[in-house]
Amino acid sequence: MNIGEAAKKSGLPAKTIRYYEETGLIAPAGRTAAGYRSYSEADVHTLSFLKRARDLGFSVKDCAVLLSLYQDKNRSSADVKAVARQHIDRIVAKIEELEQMRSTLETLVSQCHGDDRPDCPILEDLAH
Amino acid sequence: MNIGEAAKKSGLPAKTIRYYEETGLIAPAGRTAAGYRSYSEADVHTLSFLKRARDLGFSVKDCAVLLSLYQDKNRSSADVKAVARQHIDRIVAKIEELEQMRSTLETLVSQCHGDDRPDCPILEDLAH
DNA sequence: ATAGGGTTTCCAGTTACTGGAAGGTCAAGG
DNA sequence: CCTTGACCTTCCAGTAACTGGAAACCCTAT
Repeated sequence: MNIGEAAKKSGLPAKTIRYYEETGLIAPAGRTAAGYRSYSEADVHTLSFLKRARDLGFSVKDCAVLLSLYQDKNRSSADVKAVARQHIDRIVAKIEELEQMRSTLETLVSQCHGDDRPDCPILEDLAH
Repeated sequence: MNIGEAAKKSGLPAKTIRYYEETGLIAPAGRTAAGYRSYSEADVHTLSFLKRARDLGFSVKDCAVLLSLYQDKNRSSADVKAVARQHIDRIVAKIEELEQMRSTLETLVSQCHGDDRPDCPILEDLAH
């Protein structure tokens, strides 16, 4: 099948599939006589795997690792788990950072009357 | 004062200050005879404002808006509040997205025995 | 033959810096 | 006066992961 169909089936934009190929995340696709990329169901499966992993927030580098573990029948599940754990840790840290921002911002916003007068606790906070 | 001292006082790296100047977020600094950038206390105040706004997660574009509101004595606090509210909304959306990922990942990780055997619910999830 | 859609490559833009190289400047010490 | 080390300058490249768009080729149906 052509890249458009592979894109539809995997959920990844065609542009992204080409990008993944160019950067070496996936092997170069086969080509038709006319030079069109050609994908098998197995290829689509791999692309869907990547789509799912990306949706879970794994970096492309993590995806490469996960993909190679997936394809390695002698893998240790501990290796997979370690990648996931680290990823969770990063997510949790990010959430905490965002919660902190949100909390501060909510306080400031609640203190700002938000009318046509210029005095504003938000700006006052930023200024000190 | 030179850029190094302005950097120390504002908390922004010198590289970042130059970058802000180059991209027009701040006005070009004055120069000494030798071509060194020269900063006043007022400049440092502006830089600190930006540092604080960035630490609260505002985009550089938002910072430009906030800065111009800050410098506009005829501003309406409603305008400031609107920028902050939108920013909070984006943060909240991001937190929800991350919480969703975290939740899914925690479930998968808890199901993975994490030893030297290859079977792994994490990979199985990604594969479907 | 032509119209439309799909495909190709390549280049540029996004966000907000950060690292590093090559070279000029300044103040202190000898 | 000279050197040394810390600053400063500009400029170029790289980061993460795409996304948009241009110019041109291909395929199918009417």
